[in-house]
Amino acid sequence: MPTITDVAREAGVGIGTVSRVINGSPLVAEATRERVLAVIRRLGYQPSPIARAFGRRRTDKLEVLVPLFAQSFVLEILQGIEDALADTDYALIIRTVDGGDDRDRVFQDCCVRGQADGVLVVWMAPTEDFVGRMSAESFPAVLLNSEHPRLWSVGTDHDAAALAATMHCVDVGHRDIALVDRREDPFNADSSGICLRGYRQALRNAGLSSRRDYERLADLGARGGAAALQALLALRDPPTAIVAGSESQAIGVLAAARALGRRVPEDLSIVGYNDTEITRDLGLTTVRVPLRELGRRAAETLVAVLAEPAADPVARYVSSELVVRATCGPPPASTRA
Amino acid sequence: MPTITDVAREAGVGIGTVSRVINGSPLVAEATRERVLAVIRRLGYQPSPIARAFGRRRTDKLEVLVPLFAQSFVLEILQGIEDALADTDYALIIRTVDGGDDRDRVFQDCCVRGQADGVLVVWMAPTEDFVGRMSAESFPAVLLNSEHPRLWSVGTDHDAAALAATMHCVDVGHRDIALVDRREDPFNADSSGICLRGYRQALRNAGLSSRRDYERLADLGARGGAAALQALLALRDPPTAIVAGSESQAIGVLAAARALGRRVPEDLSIVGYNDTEITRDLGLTTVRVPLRELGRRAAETLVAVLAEPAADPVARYVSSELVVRATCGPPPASTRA
DNA sequence: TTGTAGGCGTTATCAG
DNA sequence: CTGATAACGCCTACAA
Repeated sequence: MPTITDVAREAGVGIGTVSRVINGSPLVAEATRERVLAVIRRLGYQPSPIARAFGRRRTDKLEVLVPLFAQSFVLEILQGIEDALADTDYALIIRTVDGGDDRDRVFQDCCVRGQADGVLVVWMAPTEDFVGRMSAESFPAVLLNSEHPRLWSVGTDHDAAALAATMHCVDVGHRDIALVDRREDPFNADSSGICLRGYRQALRNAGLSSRRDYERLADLGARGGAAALQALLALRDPPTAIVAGSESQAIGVLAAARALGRRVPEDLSIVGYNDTEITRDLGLTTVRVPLRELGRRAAETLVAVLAEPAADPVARYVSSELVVRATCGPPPASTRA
Repeated sequence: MPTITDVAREAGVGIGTVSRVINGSPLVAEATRERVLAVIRRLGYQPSPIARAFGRRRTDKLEVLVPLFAQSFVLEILQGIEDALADTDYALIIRTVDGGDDRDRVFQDCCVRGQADGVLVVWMAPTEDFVGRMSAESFPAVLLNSEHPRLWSVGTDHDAAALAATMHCVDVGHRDIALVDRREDPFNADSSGICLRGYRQALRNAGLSSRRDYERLADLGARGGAAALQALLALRDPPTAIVAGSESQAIGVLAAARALGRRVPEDLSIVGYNDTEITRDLGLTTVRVPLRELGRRAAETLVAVLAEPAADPVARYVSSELVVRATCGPPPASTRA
């Protein structure tokens, strides 16, 4: 492996000049630059990223913390992140988080001594300790789909999305609308649901009263959705429409409904949250959270903070849209007002 | 940020000693070690990973190249990789590949000048150029689910899996079995299918003749599967069972079958390839490729190569198993032998 | 416009 | 066992 010294010697210049050429400095005579570039090509020289990181005290790497429960979202978010990073030369160091203990460990270990220049936390509430460290060192950190007053964040407006989903049910005629919600912080069993506020607001807007037994907080995954639906249908006056707080739960609700002999949407309407290839193929009416856009915006934000570390953290939102497909229709005649 | 020098000064020792303590060298007196450790704790000292990488010419990082088309597999494979790496202190640098051009770019840019200590290529055929570079520098590289004579690899035995899937159809009574296959190299339209050999072998074993019009090479994704099924059902003598070469294609086949009014498995049987939460929820009879295990084995292999760079590359295989669920049953009576 | 020297934080190699 | 000291490859003054 040739080093900068080899290039300098070969080109008959000092290493400073080679360095300037590499880094596109204007302070090099055109003739010199070309001579150096020729040598670089001839020797197949490539600057060592590590030496470079060492010298200028930055790594051109960003850490990304992703929880594995967000399986179906992650890749699309990553695509967005890479979109935003395409013109930069940041690379990604990924740390996956595989459950509660792992989470603490990862939040503790990450971003140590200039491993990376910034960090992006995907879909997880950060630990307080982490927030402390980041803001103490004023280390650039952006949260994606979670929020903290001392850190930058890019999120979806869950309230607006849940409101839209619920209002859609109202609009097609439902009055008995239940919620199968996802926890805000999947690692914290005490956290409340993500859609609850928007759901309740929609009911209020429609002049409907909300019922506690229609508000289910279920585990992520199809299992959670299926179980919640069973409980709901076992009620004396079961709902005619379900708003799900996640894609996987919606899939579970849908599968369970069919397994129980309910036709969708004739007997039961379902609105999901989040849209993927699967939900599309299933014809699910759902809230489309623009995951790729979310990733892109978050990465852009991080890059901006990296470039201009001054300002105070800001929380930004990208808005979702309702994708109307085939799983939400008018309620059965017998239950209509 | 305290450096090793601060610690040395504070502890009244030389930096060499501190270095030895950090790296667990036995060549330190117990008393000295404890004094140094105390100072390290007091100062909250953490060695700089970059300086360290620079000094010892290794980074403790592994590059992982993942194609985005493998969306549903990736996270599970990553879990396996992290399983294997849990006791080591390797971190992962992820590079996602978003299509053909991107692929060449990534294979070209990756593993430059000791960015990482090794590389893991997930589910992609490497470029020849890449193979050349890796073996020229004898840089540790492991392919996961692809193969090359000059590199280490861990794969699934597609032949055996496809054979098992097809034999299962035979076993329950089918004679007209079609294949909706996935390309071997998704970036190369000319590559052949992944299941073709096993499929044909199974037919041979069963004394059935194979028909070209039953062998469809379809694009990945539900769309591809659906289109292929339509073509197959349009044949004069359509098959009674479908072996799909991927999970997403199987889902598409299933959805299309139902959309066309075929009951599954009464009218049409389907065996998928690969198993996820979704296929489980859909009750799909499928080949279970142990993705997590695959990731684990690949990472273990890489770590082993890293530790012992001597040996010649070897191709290893992990075997799949058939998960019998609800989409493959006996053929309709009219078609039975 | 260019070359030179110093520094970045470790590890590794020596004498002691 | 321990402490100096020389790399490691690049960047960034600073001087020319």
